[in-house]
Amino acid sequence: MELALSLGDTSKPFKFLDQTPKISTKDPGFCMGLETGFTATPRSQDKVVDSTLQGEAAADDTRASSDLPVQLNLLPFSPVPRRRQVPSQIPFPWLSDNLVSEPGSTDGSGRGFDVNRLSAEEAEEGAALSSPNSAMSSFQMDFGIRSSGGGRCNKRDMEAIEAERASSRASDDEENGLTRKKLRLSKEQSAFLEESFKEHNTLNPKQKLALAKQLNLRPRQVEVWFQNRRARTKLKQTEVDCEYLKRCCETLTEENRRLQKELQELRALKTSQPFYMQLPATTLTMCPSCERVATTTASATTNTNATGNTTTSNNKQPLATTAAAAIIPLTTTTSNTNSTSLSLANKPRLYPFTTQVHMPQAQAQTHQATS
DNA sequence: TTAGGATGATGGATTACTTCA
DNA sequence: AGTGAAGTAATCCATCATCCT
Repeated sequence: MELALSLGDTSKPFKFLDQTPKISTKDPGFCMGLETGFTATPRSQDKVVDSTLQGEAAADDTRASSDLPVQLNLLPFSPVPRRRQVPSQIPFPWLSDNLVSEPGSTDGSGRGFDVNRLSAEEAEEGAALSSPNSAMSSFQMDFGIRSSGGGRCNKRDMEAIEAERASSRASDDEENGLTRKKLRLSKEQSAFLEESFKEHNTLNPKQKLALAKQLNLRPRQVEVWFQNRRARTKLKQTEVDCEYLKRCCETLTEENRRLQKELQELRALKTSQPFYMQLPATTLTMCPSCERVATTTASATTNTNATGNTTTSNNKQPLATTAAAAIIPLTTTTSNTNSTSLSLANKPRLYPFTTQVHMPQAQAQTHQATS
């Protein structure tokens, strides 16, 4: 049987796939023997074995060997990046490795195994149902029933499959008494996945397959890893955003408090100095070009120079400044003391510059005295 | 021994697309 | 040819389960 597997034709191939040597799993720490004729020599290629998964992996191994006669139809991969992935058209790099390019192994049994690869249930590439305990039934169903159908499964078939899988899964659980074993990715695998996540936080099927092959993982595992990674990245970003908004809220609250206090002072000032009421009406307006608030009176126009001092056409007057970083509503007039529209407490708007409120000299002096 | 965080895995919901009547 | 229903696959999301410190 001749297999052609092209994994490099991704829309945006991973650069590091070429740069990074294939994850070597010859680390003896990961290799274990099996009871039935296992040759402790690691295979020439990669076989990651998580020692915690020995039992399950052994089951997978026998499973794979018993499933060898299954004929796979390795057709060219669909160029469609998503949807309509017919299971029988998907290449299975781990199977091709196991079944073809395994010069050291004469048969399917008694060899080193990869818990992540030999479970062929994931061969349908993302079709879920990846419970470790259901691998065998899934394999049989996927390649027996589905491929023999040669087309779409009708609803009744699918229901039958699901029922079969469910019962098989349950019976597996009962027979084996196994709880779900959890794979822990090695540091190398995690780092590799992280690298790829930096490049693409989503994967197209080819990239997924390439990564899976590179890492000796099932495509489904790569897919799940990316899903979890996306979810947890999003969660972290949400936390950061939340923290930022909280700080903004605190800042605004503080600003609001300060402006309220300042407003009270101004009001107190007005009531304690009734003569002020006789001054010409002073209107706070905003210069549209420099966005500064300035006062205008009937008699004089005030300007603010670079040093913050106010000049008028008549004389130089001290400037009463507020440290407020808020824009005072443009329609506010200080002469309208009773119905002032200084409603800064409601929605202060923060701006990156300091607004300067121009006051008449007398009021400015009083303000300086009080502050 | 236990608690809690990290993380792999699962199942349901949603969405986009294809096929078919 | 146009259209709606049904099927399929990818993804998101919430949650669970296991492992490890």
